Amino acid sequence: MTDDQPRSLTNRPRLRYAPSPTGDPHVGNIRQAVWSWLHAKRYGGDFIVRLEDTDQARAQPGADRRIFDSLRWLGVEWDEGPDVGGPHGPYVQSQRLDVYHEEINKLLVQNKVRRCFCSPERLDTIREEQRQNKVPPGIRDCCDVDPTEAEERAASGEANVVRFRTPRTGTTVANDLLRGDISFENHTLDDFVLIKSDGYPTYHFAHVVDDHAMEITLVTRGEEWISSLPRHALLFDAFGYERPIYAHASVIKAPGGGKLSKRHGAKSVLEYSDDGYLPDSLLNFLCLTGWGHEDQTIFSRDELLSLFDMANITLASATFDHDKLEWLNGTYIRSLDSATFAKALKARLELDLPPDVARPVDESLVEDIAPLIQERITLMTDAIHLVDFFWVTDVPVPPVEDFLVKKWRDRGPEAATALSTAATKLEAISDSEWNRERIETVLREHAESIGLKAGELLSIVRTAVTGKKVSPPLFESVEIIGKGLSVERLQSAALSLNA
RNA sequence: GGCCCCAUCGUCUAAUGGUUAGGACGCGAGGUUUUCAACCUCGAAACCGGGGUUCGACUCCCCGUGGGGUCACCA
Repeated sequence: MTDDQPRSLTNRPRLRYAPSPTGDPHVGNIRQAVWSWLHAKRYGGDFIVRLEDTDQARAQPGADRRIFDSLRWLGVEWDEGPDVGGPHGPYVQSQRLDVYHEEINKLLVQNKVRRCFCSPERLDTIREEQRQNKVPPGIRDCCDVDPTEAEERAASGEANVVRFRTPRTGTTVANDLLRGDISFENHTLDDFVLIKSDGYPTYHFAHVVDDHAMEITLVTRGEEWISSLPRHALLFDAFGYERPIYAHASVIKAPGGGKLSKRHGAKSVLEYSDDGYLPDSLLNFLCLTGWGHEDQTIFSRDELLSLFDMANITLASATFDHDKLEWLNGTYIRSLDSATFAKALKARLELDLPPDVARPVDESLVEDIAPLIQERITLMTDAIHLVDFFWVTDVPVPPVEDFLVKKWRDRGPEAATALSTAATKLEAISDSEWNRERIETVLREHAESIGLKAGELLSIVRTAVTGKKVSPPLFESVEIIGKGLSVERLQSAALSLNA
């Protein structure tokens, strides 16, 4: 019975995703959530979402909603969180202020922390002096007010922060699941702030209090947190709480180098959705960058759920390989069953088609078109450029220089004749015979009869009917458009080439 | 700059002392073909450098070098 055994890395671990509601989650950030969720689920544990909104200034209204939407779009579900509740709530830090104050008092009475009344100006002065004296920066002995007096001053309303009394000597060793022990000289650390002057906790304090309260067993976060690892270790120790296991993943780099950011084209999860990516392909890609399993590249959701192991995370920071993401998305689109793809295509086209096209879009028409383009698009947003001519009534005849290329250059009249004859021959097909095979036969025979290679004739027919040099398969397209419209377009193209 | 982390094809990665260093993206060539794709075949492409340890190092250790992170009353 695994449930009788204590929680561990691989037995019912509890992991959390603790985003700060300051905006839409970006890919590097959400990868952390995905990995935590995957690991928790693989080993029968819990995945918790907690909102870290302790910075009033940066909090953005509505951001929580966007965070939930991002996770749900990716198919990530949580067991406990702000919206679903749970036994360790509330899961929003701004609603846990009483908890932090209760906890900080424990340390206050033990004199493990101290109130600091220094003004920002005074702290700036200290830092300036440190800079000039080439002393390692950091607020340490800024002030040392007698505890009793400090409480009186605080009670009377004097602004203050609570700082940790960091040891001046010795070494703090903290373990990282992926990197082993990491040690830090205590004298390089500072008396970091635990409670800000507005009464809110800092990340450092809230992390320790909450992750202990919520029984988190494995903390995964970005590499940028390694430098504050010793502070967290020291804090857990000060409380006498057991430290969770930590796994710091490397940062995702931008193609040019440096941390991936908006400037480098990093997008939020929801933007990937808008831009035509499938959730499963993004999920697959996110796991592929910074993690690997043998020779495998494509991982279904279920495979990830059974294969993903936190311990196999790559240490070197990975570059965001956008080309590979696109390729991956293309393979996911191709692997969709036809009904699912048609449904996705319909939804996308209703977004992308010109406003004068009536909604909802004809479902059976989309179902006819879908198989023609499923293996031709990489992003769902590519579809519109390939299929708009099925809906747009007046397909423009391209300028001659685009229309008459290669063999047809400067041979407008010949092309016009070939097209109008094609129109006549297509028109002769009876309605009951109007199908792909018949259309192909007619056009091929027409090409042969006027001494053209099939491709030569088809290239101008394609342009005339679809308005494009590149289009979905021609015969099917002509069939779907219908006889009347096809003939009409051929004739109007012939007309314009004769002019 | 101090502290900390990291290092296999251009990119994502596999290989955990013994392999012709494997796969994928991208790239190149060919095939297929009504355009474009898709698909198939083939090809070029890597162990950062120097010392050790070892019978034997991509794998372990040290030193360089390079890249990254962090130095807030932000997370």
